[in-house]
Amino acid sequence: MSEQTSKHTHVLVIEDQHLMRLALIHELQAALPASIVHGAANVTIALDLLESHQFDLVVIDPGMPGYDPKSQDDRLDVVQVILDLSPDAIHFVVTGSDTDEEWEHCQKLGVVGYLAKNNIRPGALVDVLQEVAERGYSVRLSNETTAPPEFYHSGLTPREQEILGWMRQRPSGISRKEIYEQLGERFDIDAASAEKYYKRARAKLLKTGLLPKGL
Amino acid sequence: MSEQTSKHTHVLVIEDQHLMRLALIHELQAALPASIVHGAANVTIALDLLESHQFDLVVIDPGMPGYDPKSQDDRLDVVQVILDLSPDAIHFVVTGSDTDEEWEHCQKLGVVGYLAKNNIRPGALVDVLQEVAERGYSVRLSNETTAPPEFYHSGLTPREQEILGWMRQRPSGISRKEIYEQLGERFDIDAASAEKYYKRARAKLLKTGLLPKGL
DNA sequence: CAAAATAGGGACAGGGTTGTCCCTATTTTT
DNA sequence: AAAAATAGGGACAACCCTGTCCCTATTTTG
Repeated sequence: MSEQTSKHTHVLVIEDQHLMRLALIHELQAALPASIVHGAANVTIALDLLESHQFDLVVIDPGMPGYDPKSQDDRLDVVQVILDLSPDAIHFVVTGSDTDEEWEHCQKLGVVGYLAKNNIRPGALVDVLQEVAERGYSVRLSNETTAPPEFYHSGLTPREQEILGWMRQRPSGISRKEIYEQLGERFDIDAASAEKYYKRARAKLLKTGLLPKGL
Repeated sequence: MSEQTSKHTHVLVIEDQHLMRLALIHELQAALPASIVHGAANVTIALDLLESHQFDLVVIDPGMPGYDPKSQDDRLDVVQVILDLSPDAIHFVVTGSDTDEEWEHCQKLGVVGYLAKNNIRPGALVDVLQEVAERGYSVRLSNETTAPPEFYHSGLTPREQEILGWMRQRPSGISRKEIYEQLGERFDIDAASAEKYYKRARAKLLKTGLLPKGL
């Protein structure tokens, strides 16, 4: 009962896929700077945590083992149980197989965020949280995006990787310089620094022998 | 055709869930130190990449949009098409809804790794790769593990987070000192350093007001 | 009680990443 | 031909994380 530290947001992520759970936790920590995030790999653990802690935000993947993932009733049961145990928190549902109907059902139960796993990109949770704050809910149904191919080289630093990713999406007709400026704004650094990172990344790729066409 | 750099392992990850794809890419880069990893968010991109590049390892999630994830035929079709385009690579299938039958079908097609998403933990791919190298295949079907609850605080460094995670699983009857020694071996650092990290993590948690019980 | 374990610190070097600033050729655009 | 963009570098400080070593109280265990 003494688990309330006003400074921090207390978050619980219930998701059985380990890598996905860690990724969600990571995203949430980035979106909520002063946060304490708990992870639960199954419903049993989740229930334990819900009984001993007070949470501000609970993220649920209803497709957990022990419940038939194809059974609509089972899925909603999980959500219902968790909502009952954390009436003061706001709740997001994250799922690999989203449907419009399920969102409507969840909404009736009190869920304010419904997110298809293939529509959660890095950084997207900031927008979702803001949308919830402004409109009261946020829905992101499955969406086949035309994302460009990605390229990761073990020798690049995260910054280089990131800058390179953006540069590779440069539309024709836009100069690199303009991209540098956009990146500068976006990451709050000098355009010259962005340029530097891009050049260093390029140099590394050249040295190892391969660079994606059109860089 | 000139895409062969003998030093690097060329990997392709085909997965529509962005966070999962990134996580898999991250895992693969950690497991294969000198690697170049490409990511494809849908089959179209994957086919493009397969035509223009030569890969050593291809990781496929057959549950992609555009194909009915519940249709066994559709799922296997995706796998089949990709195998045809990369006959020299080894292939892993990663899925959120694994079945024994599907593994058998995949195996007949030439797949050597079949992994349920909820059975891939951080670092697990090293073992999978080794098992494939030794036995020719590796299967990890869905498995409800009794993982302990996780705890993440934004103020902790990765090392502190990691050490704390291990310490929290300390069985009763084992002294902290013994854990420090185990951690020292596992991470190839001094037991004293592990102790230091734990203590610092503990101090940080105390300062912010909360620490999980039993730490 | 004596010994071991634990809590709670400080100092310090090394390494990598980040970010800024500056430089010169070469190529492309206007 | 002049101007802008681009390639390809170097130097440098600031910062954080890592890892090692050392220190003193307090608590727990044998």
